[in-house]
Amino acid sequence: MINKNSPIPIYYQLEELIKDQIEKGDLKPGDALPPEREYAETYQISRMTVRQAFTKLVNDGYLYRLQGKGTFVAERKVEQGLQGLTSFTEDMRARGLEPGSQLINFEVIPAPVRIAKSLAIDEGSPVYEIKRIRLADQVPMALETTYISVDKVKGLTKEIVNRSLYEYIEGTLGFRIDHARQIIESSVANQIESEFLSIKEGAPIMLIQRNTYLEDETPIEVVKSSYRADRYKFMIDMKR
Amino acid sequence: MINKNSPIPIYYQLEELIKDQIEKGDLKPGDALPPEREYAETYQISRMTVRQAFTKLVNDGYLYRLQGKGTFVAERKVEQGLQGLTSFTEDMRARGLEPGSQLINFEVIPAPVRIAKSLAIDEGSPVYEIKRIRLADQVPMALETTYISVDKVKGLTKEIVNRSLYEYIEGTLGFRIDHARQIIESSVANQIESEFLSIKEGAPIMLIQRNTYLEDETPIEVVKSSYRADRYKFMIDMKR
DNA sequence: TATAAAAATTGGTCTAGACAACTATACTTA
DNA sequence: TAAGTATAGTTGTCTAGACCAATTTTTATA
Repeated sequence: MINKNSPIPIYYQLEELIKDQIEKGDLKPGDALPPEREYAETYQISRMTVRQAFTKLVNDGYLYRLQGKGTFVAERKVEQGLQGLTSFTEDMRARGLEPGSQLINFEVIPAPVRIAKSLAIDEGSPVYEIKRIRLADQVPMALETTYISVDKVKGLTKEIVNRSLYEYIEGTLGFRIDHARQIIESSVANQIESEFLSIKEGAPIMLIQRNTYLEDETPIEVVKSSYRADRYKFMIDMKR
Repeated sequence: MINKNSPIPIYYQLEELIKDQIEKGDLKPGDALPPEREYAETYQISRMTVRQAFTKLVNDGYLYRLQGKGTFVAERKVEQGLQGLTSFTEDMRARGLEPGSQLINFEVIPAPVRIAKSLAIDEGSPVYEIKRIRLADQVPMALETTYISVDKVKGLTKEIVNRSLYEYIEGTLGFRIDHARQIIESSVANQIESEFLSIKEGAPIMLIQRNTYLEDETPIEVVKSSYRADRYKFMIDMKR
């Protein structure tokens, strides 16, 4: 249950415990949780610690609180949406599709001005340019180009890209990706896009540019994607 | 500064104070804030109260913390993005455009099945259908259709819609809008859209469907919008 | 029985500490 | 000089309460 001697913070243990209960169905949407004081009593911890766990779960959309009434389980979160910041692979899996990838270009180029600005490096500094066709159930879903500063992320290879870029950046290099900005716009396929995505020229596509940052706002990656509009919708949950 | 006798919570006062300093430029991105203990000392409040304010600001993307180092001001937030859930009016103003609106239809209809499902009401129950052309600097920006349950939101009139729908729902009726789900997709303009938006048939448009909910997950509104792709981009910041 | 008042219950705010974990700096030592 | 070591400063976690605000339940009263 809760181990007070564990190096894992108590509030975090409680968070996971409640999330588990929600996912297993022990707690259903609309259910009232036991009151904060009862958790404190049950686990012999301070009510403030219980509140720390609850507050996080409220922020993440798992629970909501009503003063004087109680704390309740929120409705099922979107299949994929909300916190977002998933990789293409995670995104497709969440949609029940089998993700695939086809590398069509991997090289180091001098950073074009726009990319340099986004990555907060000097124009002309070396950047990896990684072009991939992203597949879902073997069918082209998006054409994706990733730019990463060579100085910040060293030792990138085709093999790493084909395995998992994020795992390398977060796991091997130890960067902690914290947040991202996405810009979404509608357009129609040009000749190149139509070819790679197997759609007609002029067919609608969704352009998504994603800039990814570490906790201290260091830009780590810029990704420009063209999604087939007939196969892809972007879903997002927002708190007021 | 901070008034301990005010009914306004101290942590909230401190939040606003720091946000002001950031907006006025007294605190610039990258700057370290005074340590938590110093705030506690300065204002003669508990450090936990300071932390409550800081934590909110970190969640909202204004600050970030580095253990052992300090708390810092994050980079400027997107001009409009992030928490989103702004009205069209707010959205346009944030983009430096003058919002306008042209009501083209206001009636009560029996809810179509899709809308009924989204609003969690029975098919055929009465709903307001409000069609508007949304203008930015006098030029059409989007074609927007709003559906609201007559049973939930009573007494809606053309005049209210023309003034401010949100103000009526939140202010007059006392509902507290809490969160929303948006689904974004790309398409091309059909005949109706091209006419109302003054674009060619086949020109790219961005479709946004927004479902709005109260804290207890009651659906309150469904809005379907068609934005001119040449004038509108959707921007969103996400935390991991 | 119906209504009003009181009590209990629940989340919201706040205190005044304690110690842990992490970082940077100054200092000591090999 | 270089490497290790103490120290101070910072955020992170946690306690054991207190009182407030909103809601629900119980009790008293007409």
